Amino acid sequence: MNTSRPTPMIITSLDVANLAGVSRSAVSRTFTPGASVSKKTREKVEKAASELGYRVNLVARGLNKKRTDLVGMIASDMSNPYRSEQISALAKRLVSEGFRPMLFCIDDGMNEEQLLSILLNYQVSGVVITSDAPPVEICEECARMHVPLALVDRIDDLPFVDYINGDDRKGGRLAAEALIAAGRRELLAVRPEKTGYSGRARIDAFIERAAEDGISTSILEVAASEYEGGLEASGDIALRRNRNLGVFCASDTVALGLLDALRNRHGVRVPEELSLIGYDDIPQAAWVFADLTTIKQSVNEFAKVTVEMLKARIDTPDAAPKNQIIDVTLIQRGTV
Amino acid sequence: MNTSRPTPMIITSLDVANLAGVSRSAVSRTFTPGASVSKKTREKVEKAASELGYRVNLVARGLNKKRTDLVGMIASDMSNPYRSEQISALAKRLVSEGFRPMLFCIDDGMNEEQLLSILLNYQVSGVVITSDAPPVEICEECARMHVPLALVDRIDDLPFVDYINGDDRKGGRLAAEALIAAGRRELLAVRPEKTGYSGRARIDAFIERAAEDGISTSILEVAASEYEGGLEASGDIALRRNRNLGVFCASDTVALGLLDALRNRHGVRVPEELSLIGYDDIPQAAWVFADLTTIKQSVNEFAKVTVEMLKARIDTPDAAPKNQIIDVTLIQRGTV
DNA sequence: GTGAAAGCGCTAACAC
DNA sequence: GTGTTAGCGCTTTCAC
Repeated sequence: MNTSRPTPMIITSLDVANLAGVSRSAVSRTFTPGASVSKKTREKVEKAASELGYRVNLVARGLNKKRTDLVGMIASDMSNPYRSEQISALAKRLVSEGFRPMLFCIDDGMNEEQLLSILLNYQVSGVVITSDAPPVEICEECARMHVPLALVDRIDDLPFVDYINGDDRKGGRLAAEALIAAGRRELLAVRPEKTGYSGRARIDAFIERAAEDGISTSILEVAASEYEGGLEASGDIALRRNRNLGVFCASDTVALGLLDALRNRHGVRVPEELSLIGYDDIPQAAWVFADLTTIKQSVNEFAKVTVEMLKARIDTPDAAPKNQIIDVTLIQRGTV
Repeated sequence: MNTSRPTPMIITSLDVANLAGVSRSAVSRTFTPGASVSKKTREKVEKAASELGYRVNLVARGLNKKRTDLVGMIASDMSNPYRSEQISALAKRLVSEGFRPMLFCIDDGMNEEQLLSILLNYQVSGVVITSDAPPVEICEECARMHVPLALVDRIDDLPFVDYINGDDRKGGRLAAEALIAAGRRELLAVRPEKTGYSGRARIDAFIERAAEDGISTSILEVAASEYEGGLEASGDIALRRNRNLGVFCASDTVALGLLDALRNRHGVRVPEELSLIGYDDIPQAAWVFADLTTIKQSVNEFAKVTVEMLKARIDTPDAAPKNQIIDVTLIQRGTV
């Protein structure tokens, strides 16, 4: 095996121009999507370029255009399967639309200020935040610097910021309807303390819909989040097993924790003794042990719409903020 | 709400220099970690910079240095919780060490050539691949372009490429030992068709260790991967419920599919009728319904070592390729 | 349609 | 320690 390392010469547009017998501008034009070059020149340039193994230097281009194709993705909580699928879908979509996602996972100990500088210093084309609690300073700074910003799963009303949300209202109502249709007459929503905007909106809609049928709903607040939150709720709920209860968790991870503990710790039979419905339709909801009825949001739809909005805002930065809603559907399984 | 958008003037180092009454170099030096500036100058510059709201333009810096702090992360399969945690840990570590991860999720339909150009065109400082099947062309091209490359969970022997692996051999042996210690005398490994390098290494070691005790091991090959692969294996394995079987899955997702189907479809009692051990210690392995005994690899340790190797290679690009091994431990739960 | 020239904002010699 | 000068590789007027 040859272990010597010749320094690789950097091939610039000038090299290509010389070989092709044209100017640097001609080379630049051939590699700029909408530019006007004669077919003949283009061919000469492309031939020379591939001969030399030329690649456009995107950093130089970025410096010149004062904008790169980089898009900052600020995410939290990749341990929630729904979130990680969302990130993955978004990243794929961004790449396929010509952007490059820079990933920042918000850590509890993470310095937001620092994160912000990083983003802005890279002349990103835009920023997408899929974090339950996006630091407001970041949003404001993006607005100030004219960096297009899209917020997923969150509502505020900052100017020049776009929002993409699942139809939380419909989702919450669907959940209530499913439970009522199953004959449940006492409804309960489990809500972890740290529940974000979306979760609250879902639960509010859930309560609203139940009230329309004259059914009252109580909220069980738990300290822990996600699966552990469900575990925590299970004791209280097991006590009410004979009360014709319909339970709603605004996240599948919570629902799964609850369901798991209910069945395997407290011996509660679901759906015989009570009904349970979750939200997100994560893969685990379809697992045999769970077979959880839930509300599905399409991560691909989310990704598609998010990138569309980003592009739109890049084209017309001063457009009014948009607020897109993604449809949700009921996935009927065995727990309701 | 004010909706007018004054174009934000770009503040350059020259502006700062003028205000501070120094040269651009002085400004540059103040913002370059290891540079030599007098305390007095530094203070003047910092004052002027913060007054103006100056930020170093990393794109310009990148053009000049012929290197950005961008690091390409090529990932596949974020649907596996272990992978997504790995990505998240790596991203956090990269950021905290001064790098910016660009995320590329490999899709089945993804154009590798395109991906590669993207990476190289951005003058990345390095590339980390955590994909079971990293496209060889990408590795080769990185080597050719002198871009530091770290491969996680994979072994090859490309020059100038670093490898980071869990101790698959130890893991496989630990699994066998646990099963044998539980009194199992017939061992079986479930192996999805698409099993990557690590999975194979684990199973090989598992077989090797069993053989040392004179115990023979069979392999059950399944077509599906992950959870579905486990589901698929469950029928065959349920048939052998009374054979004192010890089963090993080289991934928790597979083990969980198997366990779930065994208990909830075939009524097999685990660990009474057979023992089962998984690999990775994903969060779901600790869920009540599963309580899966498994082999743990620390994603944080992985991330730490990976970034260290990357930095080392950036400093000394021509060093011999390294191969780091991350320790693994047995997590004893209820299925063995 | 094409080329020449002038930067984008920064860092890296090199003198002082 | 500091300023001057000369680029990094590209795009983009602006003439032609």
